[in-house]
Amino acid sequence: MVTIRDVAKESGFSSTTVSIVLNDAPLARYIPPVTKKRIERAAEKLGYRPNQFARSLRSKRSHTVGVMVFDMTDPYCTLVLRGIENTLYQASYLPILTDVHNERSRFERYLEMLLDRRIEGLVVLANWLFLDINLLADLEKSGIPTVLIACELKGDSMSSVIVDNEVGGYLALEHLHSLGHRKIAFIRGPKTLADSSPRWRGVRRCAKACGLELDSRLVVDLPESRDPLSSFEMGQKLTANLIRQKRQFTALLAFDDMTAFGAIRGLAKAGLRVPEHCSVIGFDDVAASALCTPPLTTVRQPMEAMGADAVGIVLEGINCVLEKREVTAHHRKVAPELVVRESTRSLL
Amino acid sequence: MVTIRDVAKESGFSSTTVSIVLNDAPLARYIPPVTKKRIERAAEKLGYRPNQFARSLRSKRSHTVGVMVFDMTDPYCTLVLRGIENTLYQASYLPILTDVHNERSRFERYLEMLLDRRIEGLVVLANWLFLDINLLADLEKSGIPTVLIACELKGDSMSSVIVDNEVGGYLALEHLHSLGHRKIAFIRGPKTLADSSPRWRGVRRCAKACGLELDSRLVVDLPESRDPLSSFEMGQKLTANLIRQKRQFTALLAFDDMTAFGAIRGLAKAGLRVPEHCSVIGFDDVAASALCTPPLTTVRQPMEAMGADAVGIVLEGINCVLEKREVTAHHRKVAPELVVRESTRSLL
DNA sequence: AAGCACTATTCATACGTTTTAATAAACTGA
DNA sequence: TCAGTTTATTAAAACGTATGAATAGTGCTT
Repeated sequence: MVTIRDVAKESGFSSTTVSIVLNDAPLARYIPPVTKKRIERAAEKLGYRPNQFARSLRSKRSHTVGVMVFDMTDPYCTLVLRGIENTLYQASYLPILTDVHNERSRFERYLEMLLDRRIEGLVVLANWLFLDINLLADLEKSGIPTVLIACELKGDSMSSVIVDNEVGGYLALEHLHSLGHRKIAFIRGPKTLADSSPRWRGVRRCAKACGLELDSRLVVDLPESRDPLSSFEMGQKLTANLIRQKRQFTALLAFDDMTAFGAIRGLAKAGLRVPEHCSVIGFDDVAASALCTPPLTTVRQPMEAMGADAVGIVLEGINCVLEKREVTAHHRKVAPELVVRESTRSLL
Repeated sequence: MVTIRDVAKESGFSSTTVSIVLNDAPLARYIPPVTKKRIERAAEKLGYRPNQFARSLRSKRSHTVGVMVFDMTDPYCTLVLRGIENTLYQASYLPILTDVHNERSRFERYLEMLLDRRIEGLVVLANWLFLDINLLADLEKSGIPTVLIACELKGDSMSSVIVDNEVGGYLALEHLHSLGHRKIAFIRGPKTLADSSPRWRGVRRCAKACGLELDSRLVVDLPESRDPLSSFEMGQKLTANLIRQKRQFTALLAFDDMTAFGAIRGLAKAGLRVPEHCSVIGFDDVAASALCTPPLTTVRQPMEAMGADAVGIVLEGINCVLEKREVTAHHRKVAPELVVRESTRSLL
């Protein structure tokens, strides 16, 4: 391995000068172009690459950001990760990816490993369960700029980026109502999930605005679970139950796309076609939604933008830390967007 | 930050002894339990965590593996990444995730960054294009154990893990044939993709074995593209073309699941239902395949296992390097598995 | 009693950077 | 001409760890 000293020797200057030139440090303005050229040429010739370990040891910087996902297999992750990766890339940071598998022990272990690596920032994609406040205590005092995606934690130490669930819920019902649907079934999210209640609040708000009465016998809840696939299975099962009870409904509003996929399957098993016999609307707009047939009408979370946004906040936090300014938490709530495809149809 | 010297002071021993004890170095066997206890207690009390930068600088080890993906948004990635992550976790390695976006410049830049970080191994998920031999030259001479997933590169320097495409193609056609299908349309992969030809070879081998004649007018090719979504769109378009030409077929064998989704959409647009009017089989078994309705019959690549396998090879390579043994390349070809769901049906 | 092996511990150094403080030369203006 | 500033360069220290070589004590053998 060629070190800075080799470059020094080759160029005929001291390693100090080499360092100054190659990093374009403040002192570099006193160094004449000739010298710079010579040093740069020497470095080039030897193929010098600074040792990041030494550099980090000195500067206490890792140029690394931790990314913690609660379950990679959740299709929600993909685009968010893309947004994260892309924004980090622009800023020359590298992400360390960890997948917690929804296990507390794994969360703790990974958090420790990330802190040991001196990550400069952390993005947590907490789309699933058990975000325990005291687990984050270590983080708080570590002073590492942290952003939670899809999970709000009011307070001034941790930032968050979430979709406006209430608006989303409103949008979804509004769409069904505008198509003429009046008998609508609802599969709500698990009570323990933070997204569930605002989404439902939006639905109720819309119902009130439209003068629509919600039939509580057509409202069911997903159970708590730590497996993203379970919302598919539960969506199917709950839909089957709904049908078995012979309560009529012409449309179904699902908690998320996975649930909607399950619902569609449940309907199909009962011989009901989407959208001919029943309209179905989801939430999220995961990749599969556009791929299946009929493609799913849904409320899109701008996932890539959310990932990018989160990284933006983290990077700003890092700058604050570097300049010893106060790090202030941001709580961003982004607007969802109705995406009308073919799983919903007009009754009019 | 508390350093090893603080622990030394607190415990009353030298930092050398502390290091020896805390790392359980060879010399630790000469150190009496009492001393160990005292040192461990001191470390505990102070909350000592070794500085990884310093450690890495000394040991020249990063405990980090690079993961390079050609396009995160390809649903193929998800499970492979899960397999990679999980196996690395067991071995206490951390992955740095990079997404090349199918861009050469990005590949080069990321590769440089990874090498600068002194990754100890590299896993490349090369499910897409442009694997240029000379791009990998840097890698070759870097001596970093590298495994390619989904792309074979014969030679003794780089390992690979791929699915047995020929067997997969065979399996797919065999399934359709066994259901009584004789008029079968084929959407083959892009010629430039390494998977395409062996998969087709398997199909032909099966056709020969079954005495089935392939109608070349029912065989079309996906064009080359660097966007995973394009196989969906092309699948749809090519299927529409096939239908427009009024060539009868009762089943369609798609290059991969994305293509199959496109084909299903194309059929639906023409008023044809799957599997009632036409059976469709895919390849890969991405997550969406089990989620859509009807669920897709497909040939599964054991993606999670492949990711795990790849990491296994990398870890072995790392050990070889550490022990200065020769690193030998492994070329693993894993068996695919037919997954029968509901997009195919019997004509008998 | 000398020689040796084993036990217990430490000193000093190296890993490769970056930066502070210092040195020295060259220029400035009065 | 001298004090003061600007320009050009470097020696030395520090970041925190791990380790080879060294020190010294203990017990055993001959």
